[in-house]
Amino acid sequence: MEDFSLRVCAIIRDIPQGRVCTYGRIAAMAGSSRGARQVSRLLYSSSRKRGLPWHRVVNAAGGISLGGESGELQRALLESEGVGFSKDGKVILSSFLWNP
DNA sequence: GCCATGGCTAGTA
DNA sequence: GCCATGGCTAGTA
Repeated sequence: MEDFSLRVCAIIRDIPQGRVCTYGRIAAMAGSSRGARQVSRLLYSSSRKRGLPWHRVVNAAGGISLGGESGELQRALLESEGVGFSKDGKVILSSFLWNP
């Protein structure tokens, strides 16, 4: 696994309970400001085997990008940690975005 | 080639 | 809706 991916994994592990981060911000923190899509790809391929808190990553608008049951699970997990959603189904980033 | 993005814009109402 | 983006690898047909 490459340095960029290792940094992305470490950053995702650091997201505390009850907070979320975005694909783009994680990519920027890992040193690739336009690498948001790689973050999504890494989550897709490695979140299970690496035990990452994948549910704490949302898109730039605070929305859940997964479809179907996975998306519903993600929202349920976040709500169980106390993350608040607005009426349009997006995480209230002004309150719950992780700012390290 | 793949992708769980992001940002901008055309085309409607 | 469209498409530039970029690190990684066949994952979740």
